[in-house]
Amino acid sequence: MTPFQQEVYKALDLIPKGCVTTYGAVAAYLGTKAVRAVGTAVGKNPNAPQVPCHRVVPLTGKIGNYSGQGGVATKIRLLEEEGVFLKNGKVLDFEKCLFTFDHPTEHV
DNA sequence: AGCGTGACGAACT
DNA sequence: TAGTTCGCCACGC
Repeated sequence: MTPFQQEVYKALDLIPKGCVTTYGAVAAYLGTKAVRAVGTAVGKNPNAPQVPCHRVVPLTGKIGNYSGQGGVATKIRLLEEEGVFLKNGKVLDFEKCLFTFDHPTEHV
């Protein structure tokens, strides 16, 4: 477990239920430009319900990937349970459910 | 210290 | 429009 991963998991924990975020948003939140690093950190181990990693999707609005049980299918299932439905492998109203870590003090 | 890999992203052809 | 390539940062070897 690396500090970087802890930051990532903590960020995912900020995602409100019924919403989704993107790897890029998490990367920006952590202050990094490498979404790869975020994706790597998330895909490393926290596939467990320990972290709402299923609320994280690529900027394309697609489901992306999931290392948990059932893979992407389970990821979709979890999102539907929260109210985030999928269509053709993509999120419905993706930008509306999108959570971009709207900091209360982003530029003060 | 360097190389390869990875739950992505953007640009190019 | 779809497929492919490079880049990006962190981690393991």
